[in-house]
Amino acid sequence: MANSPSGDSVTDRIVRILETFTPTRTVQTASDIGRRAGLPPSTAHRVVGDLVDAGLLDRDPEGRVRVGLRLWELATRSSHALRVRQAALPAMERVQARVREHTQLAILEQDEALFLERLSHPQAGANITRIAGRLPLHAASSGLVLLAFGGPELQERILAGPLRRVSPSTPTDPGALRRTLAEVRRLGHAIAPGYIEEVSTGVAVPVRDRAGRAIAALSVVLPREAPTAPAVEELRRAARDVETALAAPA
Amino acid sequence: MANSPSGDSVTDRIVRILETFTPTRTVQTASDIGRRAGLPPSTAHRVVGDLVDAGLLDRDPEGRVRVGLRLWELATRSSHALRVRQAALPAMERVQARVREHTQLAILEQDEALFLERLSHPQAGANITRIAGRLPLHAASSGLVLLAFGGPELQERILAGPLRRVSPSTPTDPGALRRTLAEVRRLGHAIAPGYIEEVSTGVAVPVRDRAGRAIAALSVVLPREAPTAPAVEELRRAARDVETALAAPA
DNA sequence: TCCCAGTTCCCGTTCAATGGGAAAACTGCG
DNA sequence: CGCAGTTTTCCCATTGAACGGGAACTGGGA
Repeated sequence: MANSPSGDSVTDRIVRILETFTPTRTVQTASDIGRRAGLPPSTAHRVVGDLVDAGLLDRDPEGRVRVGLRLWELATRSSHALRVRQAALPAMERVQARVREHTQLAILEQDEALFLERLSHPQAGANITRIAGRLPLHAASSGLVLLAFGGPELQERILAGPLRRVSPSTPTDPGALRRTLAEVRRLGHAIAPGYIEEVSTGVAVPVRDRAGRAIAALSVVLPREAPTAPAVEELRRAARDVETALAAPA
Repeated sequence: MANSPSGDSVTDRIVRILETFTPTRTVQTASDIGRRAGLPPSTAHRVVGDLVDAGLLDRDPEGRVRVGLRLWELATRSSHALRVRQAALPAMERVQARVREHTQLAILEQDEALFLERLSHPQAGANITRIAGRLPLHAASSGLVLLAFGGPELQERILAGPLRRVSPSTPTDPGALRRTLAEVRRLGHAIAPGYIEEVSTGVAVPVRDRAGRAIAALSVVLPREAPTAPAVEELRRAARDVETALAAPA
């Protein structure tokens, strides 16, 4: 727009500003935001002010800025994420109650696993997965099933790399990953020992559409050496329930 | 901006476009959006295209436009709504398991009750509350506790009206509402028979901060003539748990 | 008190955004 | 299949919302 050497659009700037908020940086000043979004101070203050006026950001009298509830509301009330999550929640609760571990729901978004829900279990171990957080497909059990039961173009794209290392157990060799995906397809589930945390094993099953493609992944996080078969069975049953719920008319 | 008789800002237009998506209108064409947002067809198509490019909207090859998952992700990952909901979910699950009814979590937003979570119960009755949906404060049990345990300026603002009627049972007389609020404060909970559905009673308790102000409301939806005391007790316990969880360092 | 960083506000400048309109594409109906 | 109406894409002259430097103000820390 006018008088800017950068040629950015307003829309792109808004997105850049929103991207400066993260799960661990939920409060910022306008100056912080401007620095992180690469905006001149005057512009940062002005645009943040506009977003506050529009309800997308929220600012308190001390100048602390947060993502606005109005944005959450608009983003959530009609979103596919809410629909999938609501379809899955009862089944996930049953899995969590029986397996007594963290239970997660992820979908494919921009070639990554995006987590829509995570039911914590108080006695279960730590896990870095967050709601509205992402992981590379190759680096987590959820991602493996989304990938293995995704389209061939997706698989080729991911296998073309780079396969970033998230932990010492992350598969980074395309050949090895290709074999892992074949095994996931054969078994109908993924086991990922130590992929995220050394002390844990991720177990995931796909939630599939009529064509057999994965539309979501259900997973639990077990202790590293725990038996996986009971969890797989619970997850399978849950995935069937979610598939049924998602196939029902709205 | 340039050449527009309307004088709208880009930000306001983006918000207007997002507002055209509702829980019952999750899919639209660009032309639909433009009509509803009051934009000329060319502009509608262009702005929707920009938002799709930015990930805020999502468009399929058939031109069906939805709210984008990227928007959901950015709005959710650092939002206060997620934080409150995550603090409350375990307690809500316990309420739901024991009371065996729909269980809800709401907060105050722009002088209305905004619902952050709603755990459905399969055998429970219908209820119109939606996640990321709103209700007037005076017209629901959740709203009553948010109002009764809110600030005096809030109460005066709401009591100044208009008190819109949502159902035949909605209190629309300021005097009566004032007395109801005093009763809610005295009791420490709200009972709202028939406020939303003739066949149901809403029961809500406040989740309070150190100063005693309501920061959220926990509620259940009971059959109209069901006893309320057991639910109140469960909700109270749950509210204490949520207060503890919210007071803990992140 | 001084210094520094953040914030607010002003204002000349300007280009991203605008929307009318034409053409192409699509859809639904007879 | 043809037709009418609608949607979508694309072009382009126009322009005012958006820009950001800079001055003044504010608040916090040493």
